[in-house]
Amino acid sequence: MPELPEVETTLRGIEPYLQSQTITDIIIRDNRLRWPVPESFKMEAKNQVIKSVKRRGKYILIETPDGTIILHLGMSGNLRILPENSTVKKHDHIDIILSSKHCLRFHDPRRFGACLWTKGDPLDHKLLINLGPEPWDDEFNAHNLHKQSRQRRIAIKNFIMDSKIVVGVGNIYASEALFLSGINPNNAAGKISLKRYEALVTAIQVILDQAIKQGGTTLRDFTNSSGEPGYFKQELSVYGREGEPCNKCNEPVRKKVIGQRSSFYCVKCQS
DNA sequence: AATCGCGCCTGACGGC
DNA sequence: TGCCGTCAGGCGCGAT
Repeated sequence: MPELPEVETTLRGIEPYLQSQTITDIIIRDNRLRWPVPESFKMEAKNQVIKSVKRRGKYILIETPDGTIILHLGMSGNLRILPENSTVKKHDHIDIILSSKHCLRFHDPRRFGACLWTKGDPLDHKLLINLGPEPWDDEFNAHNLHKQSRQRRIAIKNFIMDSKIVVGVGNIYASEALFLSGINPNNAAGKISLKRYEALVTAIQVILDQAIKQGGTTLRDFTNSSGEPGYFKQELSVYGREGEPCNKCNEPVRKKVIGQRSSFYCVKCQS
């Protein structure tokens, strides 16, 4: 399931193939993604030259002079670089054909992903304009988290998964970062001390950095742009390890649903 | 304003 | 073997 490290891994894989290429054609086999792929997309993006490829949160932005393609991988999406006319498999919904005769292929079994076209500054798009800071931005710091969380009773796990607070922290890395910083995921965000927020900010950055270095986490279906899995799964401390011993203290890892999402933690190491 | 919970969707898996 | 229920989960959105 693509979170920030998986999106970043994808971005790094596709960027060299996209830079300065002309989009010679677009094939939409199924427009039923999270939002219907807009009718205008094919005509507007065709013949555009790709200026840059960026990431904002979990969104991938392919910028051209006349507009930007906004991609989101949802739960099960991936992007691959393939020779054009490669064999089409089930759930290969969109091909963006490049002048190099490669194609960028969007594959997404669950269709929670998105492919949109926007003119003007993509950061002003409705989906992006309210996003919080990137995890490595100066603005993402303990002082701000502490200030933003006062009087809030929301569980800390849900708080750090809120994209208005910080982008890119999904279910897996939220559990991992809270373990690393020794914070119980159920704690009310508003009761957490400045000092603990300092540890949490660092933990989020460390976990995401490590996951990017490992090419992301593949639980089931994530692959990078070459079709290979990520290797961070073997470094997960708590996620998906219910009943297995905590690797710090041997206490069995617990699983609890918080905000309709499975959360994993150690009762001894996290308080 | 903050919080909660729904719904979108397919595939894997377990039980019978 | 096959059918069916459950779970997985990003995240916008409507309801409270």
